[in-house]
Amino acid sequence: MAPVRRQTSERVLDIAEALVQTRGFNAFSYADIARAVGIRKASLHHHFATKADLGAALVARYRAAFLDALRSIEADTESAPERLERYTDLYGSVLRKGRMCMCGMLASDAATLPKPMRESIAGFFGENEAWLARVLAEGKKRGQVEYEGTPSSLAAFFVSSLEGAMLVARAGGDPRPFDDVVHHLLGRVRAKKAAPRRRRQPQR
Amino acid sequence: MAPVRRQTSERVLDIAEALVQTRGFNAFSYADIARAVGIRKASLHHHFATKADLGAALVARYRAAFLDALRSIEADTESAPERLERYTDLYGSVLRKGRMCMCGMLASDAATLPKPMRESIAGFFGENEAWLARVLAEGKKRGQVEYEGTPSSLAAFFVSSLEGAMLVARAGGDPRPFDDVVHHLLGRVRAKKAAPRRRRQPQR
DNA sequence: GGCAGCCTACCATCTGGTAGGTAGGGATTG
DNA sequence: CAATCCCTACCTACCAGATGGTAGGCTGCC
Repeated sequence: MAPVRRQTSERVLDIAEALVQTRGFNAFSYADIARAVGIRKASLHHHFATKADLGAALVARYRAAFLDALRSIEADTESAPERLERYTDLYGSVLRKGRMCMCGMLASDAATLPKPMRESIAGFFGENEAWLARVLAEGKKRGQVEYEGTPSSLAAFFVSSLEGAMLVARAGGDPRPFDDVVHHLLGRVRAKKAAPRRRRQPQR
Repeated sequence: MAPVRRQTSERVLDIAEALVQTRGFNAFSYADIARAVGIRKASLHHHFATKADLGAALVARYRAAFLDALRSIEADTESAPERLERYTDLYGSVLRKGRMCMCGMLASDAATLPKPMRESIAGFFGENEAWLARVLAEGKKRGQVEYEGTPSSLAAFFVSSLEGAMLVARAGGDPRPFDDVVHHLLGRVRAKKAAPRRRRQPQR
């Protein structure tokens, strides 16, 4: 039969990704995935020989998808504030699905993961910070945003705060605090001289 | 008679705490603890009947110790900026031990934990935010700190950013980015009119 | 004598992983 | 054209080791 339905290995990755994002790498098993996909455990090993292989594929795909999303943001708008807001939306939409950023989740499991995975996770954060740093530097040059300190340290600040906000918001079971953090973060770089975007957000 | 050696159950908690902070709740076993303490696995169940019980005791002790530390900070200084810096030091010293905040780590495992633990973890974050909010409100009243937005939303921002900074710093294996985040965070509330505080400013 | 604190021995269940086999489709070859 | 071959994708059956947890017994102190 022609491959009418999604490639099995893609479905495996989809399910594994959801499991990592909600439970963590050490809190799901091949049996869990097999059940969800509808094949036997042994067949999983045909697609991903070991759990480490599965993990590596998972991170690689996630990184690529994230980079795509970043490119798409840059293509859509040249406004730094808008780019930053779109960036925070990336995190927000994950949180609204009841999930944690996959690499944030894996970061907490890092000590138990094989080295290739750890390096790829660090790579994810590096890419994110590099992208943000570029957006921040460009935005400053154009007078779209204002801030003190280096673009790269502020970029790291963004990533850390967003990851932490997801973590804490999930622990409380309430996504609203996340939006507060986003608000503080974006307010931090808003150019004051520009149009009077007074936008005093309702403080709930 | 003074107990010559630490109570076994305290040693168990110490070791379990370190394991949670470095590996997560699902990545260590009773066997790991037993080996480290030097007793048999079955004896552990004498102190903590189930792993859930151990987890609950762990969080309870951690919360209490943290509250003690906060009280101690308030007793030591009345300066809001100093209090905030001392607060960030609490996190920094954990990170320098190669550990993650225990409740941050547990937050990522939350979906797999028994409800009492989850609630206690949320309680930890609530207490932290409440303390910070109080310090921030008081500090503003005294003109020691300046900021926009409500104290409680800024408090949540502090907690989120610090937790995230630990998470990301640990993933990269380098604690320096954490200090950057602390710097940004403290800079955000520094009163501009007040005397020039000579804090470290190297931007690495 | 009771009990805290420890022990040995054992349990069912789950873990990631392996061995070896079957079904079917597409290409290669006589 | 058909027979063969190979490969992908799946299967059943199994494995050793780890998991959290239990049953029941010993010892030494108040």
